[in-house]
Amino acid sequence: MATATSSPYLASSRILSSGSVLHSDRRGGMQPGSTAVTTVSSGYRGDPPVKMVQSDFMQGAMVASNGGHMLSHAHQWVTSLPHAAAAAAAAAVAAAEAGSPWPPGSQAQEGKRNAGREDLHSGSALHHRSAHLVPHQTHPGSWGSASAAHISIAEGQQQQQQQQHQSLIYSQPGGFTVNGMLSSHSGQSLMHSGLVRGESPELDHGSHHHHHHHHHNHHTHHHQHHGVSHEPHSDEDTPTSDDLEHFAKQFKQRRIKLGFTQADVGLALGTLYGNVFSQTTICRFEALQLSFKNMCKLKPLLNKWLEEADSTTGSPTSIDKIATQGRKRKKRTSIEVSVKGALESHFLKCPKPSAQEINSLADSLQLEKEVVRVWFCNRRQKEKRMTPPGLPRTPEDAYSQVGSMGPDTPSPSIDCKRISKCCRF
DNA sequence: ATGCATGAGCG
DNA sequence: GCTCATGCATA
Repeated sequence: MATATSSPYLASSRILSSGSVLHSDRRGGMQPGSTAVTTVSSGYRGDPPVKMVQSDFMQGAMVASNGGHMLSHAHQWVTSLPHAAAAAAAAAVAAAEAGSPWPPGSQAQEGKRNAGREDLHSGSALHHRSAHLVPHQTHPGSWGSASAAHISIAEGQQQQQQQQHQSLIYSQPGGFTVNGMLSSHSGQSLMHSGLVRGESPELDHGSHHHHHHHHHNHHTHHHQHHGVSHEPHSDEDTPTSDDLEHFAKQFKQRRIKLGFTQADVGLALGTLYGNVFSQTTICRFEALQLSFKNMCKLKPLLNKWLEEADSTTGSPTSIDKIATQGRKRKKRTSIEVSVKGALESHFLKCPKPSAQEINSLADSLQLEKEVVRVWFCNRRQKEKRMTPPGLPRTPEDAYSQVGSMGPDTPSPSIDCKRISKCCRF
């Protein structure tokens, strides 16, 4: 009510900040240990009220009860730079295939020895340039690579992949020099590539566990008939998951060797092809945490970048950063561990709670409904990435990122399909 | 490297 | 509403 829930953020240019700068950020007056962490919620979209605190669902009740006031401050999702204008406008992307999301059966884990930071040898210098390029094309459809065992699980009912046709239209702007990075036009160039940050040049690992148990299932359909209009040369076919995996690894290695950060690459891609990507995306690509389709889409771009970068070895490479557009986002809500645990539990019981369930849950946890909804959405996505369709979910299977995630093991899971109302407490 | 978030496009 | 692709903000 009231409140204009709709006025999200237009952003664009607002510098003013008048008013309110207020307190630092979250938790201003709560006692430590208290449970809440949610940050301010002003009203961005649908829930204006302040929500705060709470510990587990049910909460003890007394704990919270602040009434709601805490930090008030109005809205402020951090504004970023006002100017910037339009950077990358394109963004359209529409893919077209739609065939199969991840290959059924996938599990790229087989080859994932150590994911995360994989090994990168440190220091080795044998990278040959040009070793990439269309290895061979197999049909897309298998992240898991070729092994094919076929264990269908079936009930997964994954029919997702509906749309996502976002395209692969990476057309080239037709103007930039070829190297997005070394173009050094004149204006800006912050070179910071090189030593800015090392990803992890060290090698460590020595431990990796890979178990193989692949399951594979049916493959989906995906036909790529080209012949449409162009498809000029060869190249670009749909890679197999194995290819992708390999490519990703190599990509990372070379990228690091060349001294580029993931962010650098993302920007360079924008300069080169008009599609800018963030560090996050590059990171996910390297870690194979994207959908099969998405991986396929990005591979060619990264491949090109690699070629370029590789040929310009030794150059200063400077890329500039384009100012980020100013968009206000709701501040990231930090969900407390206990609350997270509660959400997890529910997720295991029912990955797709109905709206009503979400509501109750939100209420119990004292979180905004949106937050809960989004949490589930993200959780499902994550689950999907980690356990491709149909996998009987082997917890350990998911790649373990050395040292990074820990408390996560998705437990096996039971799925309660059927939304309707499953269990409630 | 990841968690939470936004948004497009399809029901 | 969901899924999917992406990314800002963070840990």
